[in-house]
Amino acid sequence: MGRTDVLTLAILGTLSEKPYHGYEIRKRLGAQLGPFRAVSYGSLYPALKRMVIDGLIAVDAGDPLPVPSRRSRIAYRLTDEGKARLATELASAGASSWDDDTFDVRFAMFERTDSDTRLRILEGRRGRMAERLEELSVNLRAMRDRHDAYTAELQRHGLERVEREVEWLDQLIENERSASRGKDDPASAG
Amino acid sequence: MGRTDVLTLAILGTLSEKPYHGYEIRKRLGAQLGPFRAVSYGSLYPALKRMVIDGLIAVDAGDPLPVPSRRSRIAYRLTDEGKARLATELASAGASSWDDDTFDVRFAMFERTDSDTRLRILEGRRGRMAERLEELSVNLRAMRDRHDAYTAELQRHGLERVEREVEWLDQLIENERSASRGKDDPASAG
DNA sequence: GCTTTGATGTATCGGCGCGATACAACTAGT
DNA sequence: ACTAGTTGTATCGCGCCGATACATCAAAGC
Repeated sequence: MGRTDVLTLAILGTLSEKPYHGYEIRKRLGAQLGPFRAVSYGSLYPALKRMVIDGLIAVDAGDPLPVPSRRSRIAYRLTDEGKARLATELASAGASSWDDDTFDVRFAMFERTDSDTRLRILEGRRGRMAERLEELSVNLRAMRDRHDAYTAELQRHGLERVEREVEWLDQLIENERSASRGKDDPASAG
Repeated sequence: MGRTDVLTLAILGTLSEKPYHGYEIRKRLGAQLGPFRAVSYGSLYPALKRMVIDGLIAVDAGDPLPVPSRRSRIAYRLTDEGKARLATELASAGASSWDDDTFDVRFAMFERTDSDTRLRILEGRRGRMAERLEELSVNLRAMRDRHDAYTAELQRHGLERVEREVEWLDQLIENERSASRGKDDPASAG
C-alpha cells in the first residue's frame, strides 16, 4: 500500500465534509492554507485519478444541480476505504507529520484530530525545528568568517525565522496542555 | 534561449569562483543557503549535464589532483558563455528575482551585484511580500467566522511571518540606501 | 441583440526536483 | 582484516508545477 502523500490527505480531508468537484476542492484548499499556496490543476486532477484507481474516492453520481445548469462537472465522494484511510491518518502522528508542508495540512485538520495526537504532532514538529536550529547554528559558527556580509545576514535571518517557529509551537503546546487539563477541571483557566 | 532556472544560477555562481566538481558544488551550496536546503543529486547531475549541452559550463581538463588519488571526479568550469550568462543574470532584477527560492540565491550573491540592482531586487521582493500580505488579510477577513480556531491560527501565523519578512526587507533597504549615501560621504555612518 | 470579458470547469504535456538507490574508491578506526 | 564513514558519480520513478487548450455560462457594455 502506497504511503499517503500530502495532496491525497488534503483531498481526503476536504471530501470528508461532503462531495466536491475539482475546481471547488482547489478553492477550498486555497482558502484554508492561504491563497497563494493553491494547489495547481496539474497536481490536482492526476491526484484525483490516482485516488479513484486506489479506491479512496469515487465519482458521485448524485451531484444534485439545483438549476438547469448542465455544465460538465464531476463530483467526488469518499469511499469507505477513503474514510478509513483518513481516520488512520488523523490518528497517526508519524515523523512525516512534521515535514514542512505536511504539517500545515495536518494542523488545518486539528479540529478533527484528538487531543493526544495533536500534542504529539506539535511536539514532533517542535523537535524537528529544534534540530534545524542546531544545524543552522553549527553551520553559522563553522562558516563565521568564511562568507560575506550578505550570506551571513541570510543565515542569521533564516535562523531567526526558525526560532520564531519554535516559540510559536511552544505557545501552541502550552495551550494544548492547559486545554487538556481544563477538560477535567474547567475552573483552572488562565 | 531557455530561461535561467534557480539551480542553474546557483551553479553558475559557485563555478564563477573556481572549477568544482558535483559533490563539492552541493556542499558549498548547502553551506551558503542553509544545510537543510541542500540540493539533491537527482537535480544536480542532470542540471550539470543540461548546462554542458547548453554550453554554459565545460568539463575542466586541468583538474589538478595533488595526490596519487585517482578516484573519479569531474570538475566543471564556466565557459565564456556561462560567464556572460551569469553577468547578465546578476545585472538583471526581473520579477523572477522575487520568487521565494530565487530570491535567496540572488541575495546570497549580493556581494557580486551592483548597488542599484540590489536595491531593485530588495524593493521588488518587498512589493511581492506586500501583495501577499494583502491577499492574506483579505482572505482572513472573508473567512473570519467560516473556519475553526486552528485554521484561523494557521492563517494568523502565516500572516505574521510575512509581516516579519517585510520588516526585514525594509531594514535591508534602508541599510542599502544609507550605504549608498555613505559612499559619497564616508563620515555619515550611523 | 451582439460582443466581450471573466468566472467556472476539466484535462494534458513537458520538464524539473526529489528521495531512493546503486555502485565504487578511499580513509580511519579497531 | 573487518567495519564504518566519507567522497564521488549516476539513474529511475514519480509527484508537482506552469502553461496551455478547450469548453460553458453569466453579466456588462454598446
